[in-house]
Amino acid sequence: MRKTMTLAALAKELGLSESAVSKALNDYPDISPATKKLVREQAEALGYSPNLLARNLARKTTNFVGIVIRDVSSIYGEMYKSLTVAARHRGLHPILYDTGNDSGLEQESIRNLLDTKAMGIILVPVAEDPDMIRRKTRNKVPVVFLGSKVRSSEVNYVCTDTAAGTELALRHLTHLGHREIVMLCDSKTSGSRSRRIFVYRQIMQDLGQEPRIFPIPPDEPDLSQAGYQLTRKLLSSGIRFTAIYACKDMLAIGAMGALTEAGIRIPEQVSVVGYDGIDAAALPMIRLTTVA
Amino acid sequence: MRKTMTLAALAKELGLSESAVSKALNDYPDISPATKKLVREQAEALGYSPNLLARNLARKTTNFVGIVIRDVSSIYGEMYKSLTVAARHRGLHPILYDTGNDSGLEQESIRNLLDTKAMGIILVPVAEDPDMIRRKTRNKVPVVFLGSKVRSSEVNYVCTDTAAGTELALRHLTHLGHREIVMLCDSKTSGSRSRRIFVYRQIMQDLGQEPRIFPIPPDEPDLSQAGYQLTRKLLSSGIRFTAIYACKDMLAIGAMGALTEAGIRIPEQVSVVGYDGIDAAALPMIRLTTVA
DNA sequence: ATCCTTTACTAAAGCGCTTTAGTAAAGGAT
DNA sequence: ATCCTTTACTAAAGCGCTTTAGTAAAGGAT
Repeated sequence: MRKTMTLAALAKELGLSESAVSKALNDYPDISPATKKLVREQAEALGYSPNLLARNLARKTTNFVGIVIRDVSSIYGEMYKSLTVAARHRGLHPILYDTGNDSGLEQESIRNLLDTKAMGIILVPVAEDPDMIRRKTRNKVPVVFLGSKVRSSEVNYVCTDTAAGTELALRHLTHLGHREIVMLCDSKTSGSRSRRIFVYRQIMQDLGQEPRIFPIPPDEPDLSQAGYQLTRKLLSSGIRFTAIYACKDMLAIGAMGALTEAGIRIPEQVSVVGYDGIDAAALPMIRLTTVA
Repeated sequence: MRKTMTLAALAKELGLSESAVSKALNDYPDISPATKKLVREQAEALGYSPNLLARNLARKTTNFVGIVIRDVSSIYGEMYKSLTVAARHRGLHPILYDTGNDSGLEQESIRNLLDTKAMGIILVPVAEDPDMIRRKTRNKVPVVFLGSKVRSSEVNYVCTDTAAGTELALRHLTHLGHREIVMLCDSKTSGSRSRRIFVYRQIMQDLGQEPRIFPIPPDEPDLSQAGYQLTRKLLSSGIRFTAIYACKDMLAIGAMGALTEAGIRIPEQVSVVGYDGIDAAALPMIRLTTVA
């Protein structure tokens, strides 16, 4: 392992003071252009690059922004990619944490971001408990919740308008002439879930139809598997339906699998609409209609 | 924003020296158990947690390990998840970089890892150019290449045995009785690609069959789309085949899409085997046979 | 009673930067 | 010729920790 170059070594090499070199590299106005040029060339030549631990400690700020999500292989993994692009444009440096739906890991991730002096945190929480998070961060750093509406007024969040999205999905189906629409949704109650259910019930009522809501079993972590099982049960239950609205694309993909396996053609015999707009929904084998 | 607690403030609070507090928190043997207990309780109570920038600077090591991949929504995103688990078990702290297949970003990521004093880098390179990477890192940090065999002897790498994997996939097909097998592969030449082709040719020769190799168009970034288009062309070309070996699952999924669309049943009429074992391959709608 | 250990601390230096205050030399104004 | 600015630096302190060397007090050995 080679020794790394430091500011002090570079300064010595140049016969300048450390402060002059530091200022030159940071483009301070009280350094002559000639000196700046010299310093930069020498830095480049010797492969000097500032130690960010020291720089950030001295400056008392960093450009780190934490992105804490539950699973990189989900819609949030795709959002992470867009976020990094946006962050970079603002000179910020995103640090990703995948909590794998483990709230212990989530805690640890937040703690770590605080300790590395991140300037902000974007969080897709495992459990929707903004107060716990606030207690953890102790207001030392701004936090933005992603993906779910947060009740607490003290907290910022960004989420999709699930009511509007659900309406979009269902209207699409009714315009196609569907009336017997079943809904596949999450098991755990949340604001988003109840808004979806509300809209669904409303529309079913307008159609004069019985609402049919199927929540996934709470112990099934694999969403596509859950959608698959749920749809199989649905098929054997004898309930009549011509369309499925799934609250998540992965649920819809599972449903499609079960339907196809049962010899039911999509969309000729049964229509399926998902929600999220994940990459997998667009796959040639799938081509799911979804709300992105 | 609240002021953060420092070691100095905690020491003052306790009436101890900073060094004593530091040692207590780091479990040095020359601090009495009673003092350690006191310090820890007070730290907990005041919400003290060491500034990692300062700690790492003082210790001259970190526990960071960089993981630089090309796309989180790929097999490497899934590997990242396993890697984080393994890293955490060893007290290491993984930092992910998604380069989005941009070699400029790759450079920047490596530079950044060096500047934050990462202890090691695991890299899925955009371009297979180990020497450039070595020049960049200047031997200051160990690098392990992931996913491809690296020719340079100075470099460590971890990859799958593509020859064995290809043989596995093809033997599976021949055991099922297939003889007219086509191969879908990457466009850019690489060691892995030529090893696959070598094995495929060998086996085709043993079968007394003409090898049929279809590389994807080099300008198509979406693999599943590439597989889809390739298979459509294949179908309209009139070439007879009963099985497809795709070098990547995404390619295979695209192929399945084209076959299904053409009314060809899988696996009754045509078999498809992929390679990678990505999550999407196991989806209910897909259920692709693959080499994981 | 004296000397040597051991115990449990503290003091001080250092990690590699940044930033504020200070300053010699040069340049302008009168 | 003198005084005031401006220019282009340097010195020194500080960011929040860790670690090495030093030390007073207590405990043991003889």
